[in-house]
Amino acid sequence: MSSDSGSAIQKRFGENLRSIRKSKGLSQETLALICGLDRTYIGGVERGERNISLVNIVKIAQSLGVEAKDFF
Amino acid sequence: MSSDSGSAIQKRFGENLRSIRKSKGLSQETLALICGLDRTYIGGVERGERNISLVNIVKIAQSLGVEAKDFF
DNA sequence: GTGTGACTCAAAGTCCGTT
DNA sequence: AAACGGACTTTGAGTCACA
Repeated sequence: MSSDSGSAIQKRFGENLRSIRKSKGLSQETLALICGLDRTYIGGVERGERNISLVNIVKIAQSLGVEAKDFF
Repeated sequence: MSSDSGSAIQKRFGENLRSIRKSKGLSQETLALICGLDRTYIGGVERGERNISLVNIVKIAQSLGVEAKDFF
Protein backbone atom coordinates (compact mmCIF):
# COMPACT_ATOMS: atom_id res chain seq x y z
CA MET A 1 0.00 0.00 0.00
CA SER A 2 1.02 3.55 0.28
CA SER A 3 4.08 3.45 2.46
CA ASP A 4 3.21 6.99 3.43
CA SER A 5 1.77 6.71 6.89
CA GLY A 6 2.37 9.83 8.87
CA SER A 7 3.38 13.36 8.06
CA ALA A 8 6.89 14.73 7.84
CA ILE A 9 6.25 16.50 11.10
CA GLN A 10 5.44 13.25 12.85
CA LYS A 11 8.46 11.54 11.36
CA ARG A 12 10.81 14.22 12.55
CA PHE A 13 9.32 14.20 15.99
CA GLY A 14 9.61 10.42 16.14
CA GLU A 15 13.25 10.46 15.11
CA ASN A 16 14.04 12.99 17.79
CA LEU A 17 12.19 11.00 20.41
CA ARG A 18 13.96 7.78 19.46
CA SER A 19 17.31 9.46 19.51
CA ILE A 20 16.75 10.95 22.95
CA ARG A 21 15.32 7.71 24.34
CA LYS A 22 18.31 5.72 23.16
CA SER A 23 20.70 8.29 24.55
CA LYS A 24 19.13 7.58 27.93
CA GLY A 25 19.62 3.84 27.48
CA LEU A 26 15.91 3.04 27.71
CA SER A 27 13.86 0.53 25.73
CA GLN A 28 10.46 1.46 24.32
CA GLU A 29 8.92 -0.89 26.84
CA THR A 30 10.68 0.68 29.79
CA LEU A 31 9.82 4.18 28.67
CA ALA A 32 6.22 3.15 28.16
CA LEU A 33 6.13 1.78 31.68
CA ILE A 34 7.58 4.95 33.17
CA CYS A 35 5.20 7.33 31.49
CA GLY A 36 2.15 5.11 31.68
CA LEU A 37 1.61 4.80 27.95
CA ASP A 38 1.31 1.68 25.83
CA ARG A 39 4.50 0.16 24.40
CA THR A 40 2.97 -0.20 20.93
CA TYR A 41 1.97 3.42 21.05
CA ILE A 42 5.48 4.67 21.82
CA GLY A 43 6.73 2.59 18.91
CA GLY A 44 4.15 4.08 16.59
CA VAL A 45 5.11 7.60 17.57
CA GLU A 46 8.80 6.90 16.98
CA ARG A 47 8.00 5.51 13.54
CA GLY A 48 6.13 8.72 12.72
CA GLU A 49 2.83 6.93 12.34
CA ARG A 50 0.99 8.73 15.11
CA ASN A 51 -0.06 12.30 15.77
CA ILE A 52 0.72 12.53 19.47
CA SER A 53 -1.07 15.11 21.55
CA LEU A 54 0.26 17.83 23.84
CA VAL A 55 -0.20 16.14 27.19
CA ASN A 56 1.56 12.99 26.09
CA ILE A 57 4.41 14.96 24.53
CA VAL A 58 5.06 16.54 27.92
CA LYS A 59 4.53 13.25 29.76
CA ILE A 60 7.17 11.54 27.65
CA ALA A 61 9.55 14.47 27.95
CA GLN A 62 9.29 14.38 31.74
CA SER A 63 9.79 10.62 31.76
CA LEU A 64 12.99 11.10 29.80
CA GLY A 65 14.14 13.98 31.96
CA VAL A 66 14.19 16.48 29.10
CA GLU A 67 12.19 19.51 28.03
CA ALA A 68 9.30 19.13 25.61
CA LYS A 69 10.98 21.64 23.30
CA ASP A 70 13.86 19.20 22.83
CA PHE A 71 11.62 17.12 20.56
CA PHE A 72 11.25 19.97 18.08
CA MET B 1 -14.47 11.31 35.64
CA SER B 2 -13.40 14.33 37.61
CA SER B 3 -11.85 15.70 34.47
CA ASP B 4 -11.25 19.33 35.09
CA SER B 5 -11.58 21.31 31.94
CA GLY B 6 -7.98 21.24 30.92
CA SER B 7 -4.71 20.20 32.48
CA ALA B 8 -2.02 22.54 33.74
CA ILE B 9 0.00 21.62 30.67
CA GLN B 10 -2.78 22.71 28.37
CA LYS B 11 -3.28 25.94 30.27
CA ARG B 12 0.36 26.86 30.07
CA PHE B 13 0.49 26.07 26.39
CA GLY B 14 -2.61 28.15 25.81
CA GLU B 15 -1.21 31.13 27.66
CA ASN B 16 1.95 30.99 25.61
CA LEU B 17 0.00 30.75 22.39
CA ARG B 18 -2.23 33.67 23.31
CA SER B 19 0.75 35.78 24.28
CA ILE B 20 2.56 35.08 21.02
CA ARG B 21 -0.57 35.66 18.94
CA LYS B 22 -1.20 39.02 20.56
CA SER B 23 2.42 40.02 20.11
CA LYS B 24 1.86 39.52 16.41
CA GLY B 25 -1.21 41.74 16.53
CA LEU B 26 -3.55 39.00 15.32
CA SER B 27 -7.09 38.16 16.45
CA GLN B 28 -8.17 34.57 17.04
CA GLU B 29 -10.32 34.89 13.95
CA THR B 30 -7.48 36.06 11.75
CA LEU B 31 -5.12 33.39 13.02
CA ALA B 32 -7.79 30.76 12.49
CA LEU B 33 -8.20 31.92 8.91
CA ILE B 34 -4.47 31.76 8.23
CA CYS B 35 -3.95 28.26 9.54
CA GLY B 36 -7.23 26.82 8.30
CA LEU B 37 -8.62 25.99 11.72
CA ASP B 38 -11.87 27.09 13.32
CA ARG B 39 -11.78 30.25 15.46
CA THR B 40 -13.57 28.51 18.34
CA TYR B 41 -10.98 25.78 18.23
CA ILE B 42 -8.11 28.26 18.56
CA GLY B 43 -9.99 29.88 21.43
CA GLY B 44 -10.41 26.55 23.18
CA VAL B 45 -6.71 25.83 22.90
CA GLU B 46 -5.80 29.24 24.31
CA ARG B 47 -8.13 28.70 27.25
CA GLY B 48 -6.42 25.38 27.95
CA GLU B 49 -9.53 23.36 27.27
CA ARG B 50 -8.18 21.33 24.42
CA ASN B 51 -5.37 18.83 24.22
CA ILE B 52 -4.01 19.88 20.85
CA SER B 53 -1.95 17.40 18.88
CA LEU B 54 1.45 17.62 17.21
CA VAL B 55 0.38 18.45 13.68
CA ASN B 56 -1.84 21.35 14.75
CA ILE B 57 0.83 22.69 17.09
CA VAL B 58 3.20 22.98 14.16
CA LYS B 59 0.49 24.35 11.87
CA ILE B 60 -0.25 27.18 14.28
CA ALA B 61 3.43 27.86 14.90
CA GLN B 62 4.06 28.21 11.19
CA SER B 63 1.05 30.49 10.80
CA LEU B 64 2.49 32.73 13.50
CA GLY B 65 5.97 32.64 12.02
CA VAL B 66 7.52 31.07 15.11
CA GLU B 67 9.02 27.73 16.05
CA ALA B 68 6.88 25.06 17.71
CA LYS B 69 9.32 25.00 20.61
CA ASP B 70 8.38 28.60 21.41
CA PHE B 71 5.09 27.33 22.83
CA PHE B 72 6.88 25.30 25.52
C1' DG C 1 -13.88 39.67 18.69
C1' DT C 2 -14.32 36.03 22.18
C1' DG C 3 -16.54 32.34 25.41
C1' DT C 4 -19.19 28.20 25.80
C1' DG C 5 -21.95 23.84 25.41
C1' DA C 6 -23.13 20.49 22.44
C1' DC C 7 -22.60 17.72 18.68
C1' DT C 8 -20.50 14.17 14.91
C1' DC C 9 -16.81 11.51 13.45
C1' DA C 10 -12.15 10.37 12.69
C1' DA C 11 -8.25 9.59 15.19
C1' DA C 12 -5.79 9.06 19.70
C1' DG C 13 -4.57 5.66 22.71
C1' DT C 14 -5.12 0.55 24.87
C1' DC C 15 -4.73 -4.27 24.87
C1' DC C 16 -4.39 -8.61 22.92
C1' DG C 17 -1.42 -11.18 20.06
C1' DT C 18 2.37 -12.85 16.30
C1' DT C 19 6.66 -12.05 13.71
C1' DA D 1 14.04 -5.58 22.11
C1' DA D 2 11.09 -3.78 18.46
C1' DA D 3 7.68 -4.01 14.28
C1' DC D 4 3.23 -4.92 13.20
C1' DG D 5 -1.83 -6.17 13.08
C1' DG D 6 -6.70 -6.53 14.79
C1' DA D 7 -10.19 -5.09 17.74
C1' DC D 8 -11.40 -2.20 21.03
C1' DT D 9 -12.59 2.37 24.02
C1' DT D 10 -11.80 7.19 24.65
C1' DT D 11 -10.70 11.58 23.16
C1' DG D 12 -9.23 15.18 19.84
C1' DA D 13 -10.72 17.51 15.49
C1' DG D 14 -13.78 20.21 13.54
C1' DT D 15 -18.17 22.79 13.49
C1' DC D 16 -22.31 25.40 15.06
C1' DA D 17 -25.70 28.41 17.51
C1' DC D 18 -25.93 31.40 20.90
C1' DA D 19 -24.42 34.34 24.56
